[in-house]
Amino acid sequence: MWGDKLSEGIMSIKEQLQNRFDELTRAEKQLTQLLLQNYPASGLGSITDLAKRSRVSTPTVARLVQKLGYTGFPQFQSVLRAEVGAELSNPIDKYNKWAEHAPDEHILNRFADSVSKNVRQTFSRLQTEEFDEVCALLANTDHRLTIVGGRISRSLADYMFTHMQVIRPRVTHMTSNSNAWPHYLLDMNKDDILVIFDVRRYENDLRRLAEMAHERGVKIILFTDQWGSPISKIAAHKFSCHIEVPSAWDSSIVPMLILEALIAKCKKRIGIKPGAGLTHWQACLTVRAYSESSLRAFSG
Amino acid sequence: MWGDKLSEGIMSIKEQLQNRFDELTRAEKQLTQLLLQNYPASGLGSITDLAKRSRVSTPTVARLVQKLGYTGFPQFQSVLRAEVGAELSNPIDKYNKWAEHAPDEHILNRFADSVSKNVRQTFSRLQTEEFDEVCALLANTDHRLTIVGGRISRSLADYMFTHMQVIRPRVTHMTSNSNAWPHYLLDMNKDDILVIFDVRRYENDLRRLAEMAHERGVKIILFTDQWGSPISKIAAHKFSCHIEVPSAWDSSIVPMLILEALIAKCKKRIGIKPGAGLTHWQACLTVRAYSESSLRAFSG
DNA sequence: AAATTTTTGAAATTTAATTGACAGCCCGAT
DNA sequence: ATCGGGCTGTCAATTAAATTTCAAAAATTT
Repeated sequence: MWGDKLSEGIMSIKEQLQNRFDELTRAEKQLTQLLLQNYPASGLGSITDLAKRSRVSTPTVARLVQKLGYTGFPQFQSVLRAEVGAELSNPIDKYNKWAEHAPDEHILNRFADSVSKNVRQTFSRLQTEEFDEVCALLANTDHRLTIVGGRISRSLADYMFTHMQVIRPRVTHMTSNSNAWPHYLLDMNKDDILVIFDVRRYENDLRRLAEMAHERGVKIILFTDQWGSPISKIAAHKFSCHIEVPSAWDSSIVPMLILEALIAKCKKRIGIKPGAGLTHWQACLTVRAYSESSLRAFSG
Repeated sequence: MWGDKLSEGIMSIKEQLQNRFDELTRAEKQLTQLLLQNYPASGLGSITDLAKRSRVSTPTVARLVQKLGYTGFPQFQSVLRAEVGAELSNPIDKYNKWAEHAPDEHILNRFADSVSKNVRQTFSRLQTEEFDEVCALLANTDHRLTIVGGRISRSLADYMFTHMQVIRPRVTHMTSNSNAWPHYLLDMNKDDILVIFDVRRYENDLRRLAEMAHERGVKIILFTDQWGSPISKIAAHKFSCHIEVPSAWDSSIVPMLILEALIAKCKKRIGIKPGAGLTHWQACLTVRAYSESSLRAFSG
């Protein structure tokens, strides 16, 4: 638009904050976020209160508003009040959209809608007891833990592996190359846990893997879609996720959400367990330190 | 009636003023009229200012609000602010339990709440124009596309790779092992696109990679968190995702949501492009058919 | 019309908010 | 590893705001 600087005069404070967000410092961003979160009411109190709620110091608040071009907090506030007057007089219900500046039909809004719906539908049928049981299983380091996914869901398996590896020992990610699977299988028994990600289109290799593991007494935890992969029948525990989005394929958001919640709870369980010396993740961090910075040689 | 005092709690200040207008004194009526005239903005300034504008003294204002039952002007004002907040703020699923059978404090519900909040905050600041531009870039097969992630976000990079690979040619996933990066870099130029996933804690290797790529004129698309990785400065496009959840680390849900939407739109763009013979993904599917069923030999 | 009660605003007091100066801290660079 | 620059918070001084006090003015009653 013509005249970014000129139009600042007619730009709402909200827009100013959004546009200039990038050039703000950490504390200022923190503050800005709180301001935008419940705008404009959150900015109408005292500067002290605002600072306290956003966990920054009062001078930071004063400095921010000066950066925006106001002479001080009082002037900033009076502009805000003026906006309240203007805002309330034209009550558009723009708050039903996720992305305010986009039309309802924009794919971002449609996607967010679908995901929200998926989460609600999935969670309404989710048994928290089962969730807690699975959590207990995963946190029990007596069991070895193997993770495997399909073509698409491999990334989820990878994500789970990356996290579980840090919070507990004896975790394996079976690669998507099914040639190597028999090797792993031979070694599994009833003390093993196998986490499978299998959403449509269900893969035969995964089904066979599950069957064979089941015969060996391996406990199977399954992440699947609402229709249920054929593995459902033999899985010890199952999460059925709604995965439909306005797209040619399926969404991995809901499984990932459950996964993150699981990992979070597991970590909490294992974290408080009295350990001798280094916890597992501390050891991991130590190892990581050595593997950093290989680019330095190249760039220098 | 038993209602008067009790119902004052749920009555808006405006209603209170209107109902009790008759029992007020001259100066108080004068004040009240000014308040109602531009309600509630007119009540959000200082008591001095309010008094001055309605031509009464400050004690008169103080006395009026006490008459209404408030301990003083500040309390009165905070109630007024709360009204502004309620009026303007987003009513979407505020007190919406996600998992019906679980208590509010169950981690599943807390997680779903956080994620919902994250999505809303992220999307409210997301420029759809930028989203569309990025989409156009990704769908333009004249550019080569390279994807890279950090330790945790590697899975996201992998997810993106898996999908992009199907809908367009010339896609590469740079592994997390930064030793191999210089090799890729040497070959990049201004016709390249580099997608980087970098959330806290920002990794130095990634930053250096970005800087070096930038010097070569490579366009960088960055997925980062709300605070912004140092790469933000040199990125051609950036998605800032809110990633905080009740957990020791961060959520990948929002980046993945944006990612999925991007992929969906890209696919649509490329899908309708008139192609000669096989589209890219049809070719991919054909190749896959050969690689299936390696377990069959083992199980049979 | 005088006395009394009520209301009102000026001034003083108390309380809180705002700003400016300084020092520690974190981050990136050398 | 050390150094410098910018960011951030603590503290103190200043300023503004809110409340209380009190006396004058208005309204009401006798």
